[in-house]
Amino acid sequence: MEKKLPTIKEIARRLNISASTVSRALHDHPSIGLRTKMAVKKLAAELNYEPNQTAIFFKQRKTFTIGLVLPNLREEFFSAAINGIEDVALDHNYIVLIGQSHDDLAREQKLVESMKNHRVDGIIASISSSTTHIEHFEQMKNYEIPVVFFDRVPDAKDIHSVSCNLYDSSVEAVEWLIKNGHKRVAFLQGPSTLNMKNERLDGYMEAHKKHKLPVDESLIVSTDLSLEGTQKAIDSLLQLKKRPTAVLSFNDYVTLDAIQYARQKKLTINKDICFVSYANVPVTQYVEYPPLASVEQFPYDQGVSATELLFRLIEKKTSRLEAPYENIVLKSELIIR
Amino acid sequence: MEKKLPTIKEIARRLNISASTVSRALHDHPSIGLRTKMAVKKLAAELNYEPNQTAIFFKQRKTFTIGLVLPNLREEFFSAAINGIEDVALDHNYIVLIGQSHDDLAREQKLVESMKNHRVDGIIASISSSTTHIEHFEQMKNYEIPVVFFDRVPDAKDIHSVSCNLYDSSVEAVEWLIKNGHKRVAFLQGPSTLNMKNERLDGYMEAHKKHKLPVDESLIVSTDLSLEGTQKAIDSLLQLKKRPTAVLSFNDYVTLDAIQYARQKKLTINKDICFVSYANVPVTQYVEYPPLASVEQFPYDQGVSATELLFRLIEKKTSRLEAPYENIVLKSELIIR
DNA sequence: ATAATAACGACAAACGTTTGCGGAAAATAG
DNA sequence: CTATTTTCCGCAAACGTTTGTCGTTATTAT
Repeated sequence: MEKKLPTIKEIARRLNISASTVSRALHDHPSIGLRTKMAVKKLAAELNYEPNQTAIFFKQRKTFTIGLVLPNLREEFFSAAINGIEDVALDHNYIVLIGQSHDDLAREQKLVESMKNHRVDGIIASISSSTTHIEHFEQMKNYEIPVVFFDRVPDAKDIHSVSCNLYDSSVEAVEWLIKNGHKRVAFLQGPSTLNMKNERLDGYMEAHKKHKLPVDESLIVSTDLSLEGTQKAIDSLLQLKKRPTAVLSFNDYVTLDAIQYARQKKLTINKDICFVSYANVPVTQYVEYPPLASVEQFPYDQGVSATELLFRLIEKKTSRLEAPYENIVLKSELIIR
Repeated sequence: MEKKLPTIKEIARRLNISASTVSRALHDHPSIGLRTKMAVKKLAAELNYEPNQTAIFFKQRKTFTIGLVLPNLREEFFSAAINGIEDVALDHNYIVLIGQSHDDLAREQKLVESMKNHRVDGIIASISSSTTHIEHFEQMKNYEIPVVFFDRVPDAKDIHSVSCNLYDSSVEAVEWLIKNGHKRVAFLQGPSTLNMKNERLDGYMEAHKKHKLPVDESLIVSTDLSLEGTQKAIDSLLQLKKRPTAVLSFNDYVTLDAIQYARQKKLTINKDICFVSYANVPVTQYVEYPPLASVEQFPYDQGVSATELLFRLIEKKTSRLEAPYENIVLKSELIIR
């Protein structure tokens, strides 16, 4: 249990050479002779020398750390995304700082601030549902910390992002419902902050247009993602004279709440009303009445893609190159049960 | 978009005072006059000065970072635990480095190594199911990095840990089954590495003893937590001449797989066979046949408790006090549906 | 043998901050 | 008006590493 960790200086002192020589020897610098190089490495091994990374971080202005800010880890979508992020990070010998905003803007700001203080080399973020502006992220430009948004991408220009094309699969989802005889398809959307670029709704509209079906505005409702919010939204649909026979719903979690509530209201799922959703999270395998179909958004791939983009940006930064804003769009896929 | 971030030196240069004065002024050191203190703070604010944390980390030998190593984030148990950990960490102005072992010892070792290199101030860990030794954690003593295990605690002395008392609730769970008329209760345990201190089994045994019921060894089976492993275990129970009417099962995830499999085998859940489990994860609310009862292990509280313990250890370390090994045991609670 | 070149390694500065110590000016006491 | 204390601030070292520059010695060419 040694108290003092060995340093380069210590090795230098013992070998009666200078610290710079030790440093270069350990890095196989060509201007160090074989003899001294061997001696240094031997002693370093004996002493169990390990470089003090904090000193290196400080000197190199790099921490080999990326920050990850996301709404929560509860949703399997995000925990799957982390897998992709962590795998790529580890390949680059990076490690991941994590922070959950819990859909609270103030907390998100605090997290970004904290990550900046820790001098992360880059940030990957999926914004909270209460994020009305992204100044706290834009600030990072002042510190040359690149930011890549994924999945929940703010509606702004001059950002890097990775997301899924939900438009095409939304069209596909609604068309599938129409083909299965549904004439009145409701649309349950998320909170307005997450709808700035509302691909889901656009796809929903497009499918109606394509099939020359009228869009009934009263069939379009929204939830703040809370249980109560979802129940209220479903309620308003059930109170309509002409009820919908199908619902395209923001995501699987919301849908599970919606289905549970519809059952409480004595509706028979998939007969009186059926649900199609987004995310395709694995837990739906175990539930009694899962959504009939769900749009797979490939969270792992999104995570991988976002992290690879981030590393390209970090690379560009160190080589002082201009990096154009990249907005990568992955495709999604309607999975029918 | 300033290229150079302002430093203490810069402030000192502009004010024609020394860097040490600036540093002390910013820290409200008593030996700095009010006039210069004001001047420094004013300029610091104007320049938008922010201390370079990496320099401070380096100097202070502290990074205000804790490392968290756990098997995965998919299980809601762990993601709930993180909430507790993150909340306490944020209160202390700490931030969390995360790493998933995916139940792989080599990856766990790599993560611990990486966190050591990043000079985390402490580590919280829940070991992987393939962790046969904890040398990589014990090594941390050489670096004076305290380690607190939680939930999945290795069977070793000289460690700090936070876990749940599963013994009492296991007794309670089996007694509850017995009172409900079950005479043959099977026990589905986890991989042997996680059973070193097998409170679940001990409780199972004790309940049988208490009620003078014989223990049938063939009713005790185990799974490696994989779907196949679980199915194999259930199979072996179903092939018995005298089948069990109830199963006490390692955790909810395993149980969901088990129930699904039993249904495939045309068993009627809660009639032919019923399940009692551990973890009480929220998703079970949505499933068709959830376990009849589940032992709540309060992951959030475990996370809070582990983190508080860790901070006490970090505190002790800086004040160079001896810290006795603490093994905190929280109570669990059998939740009956 | 002498001069030019190459090979090797030392010196010192730098990254930004904190902190022990000492010293000058100002304030107070006698 | 001198002696003592207090107030305020600068100096310099330190944390461990990397890196540009320069000087020495050994090697080669002439």
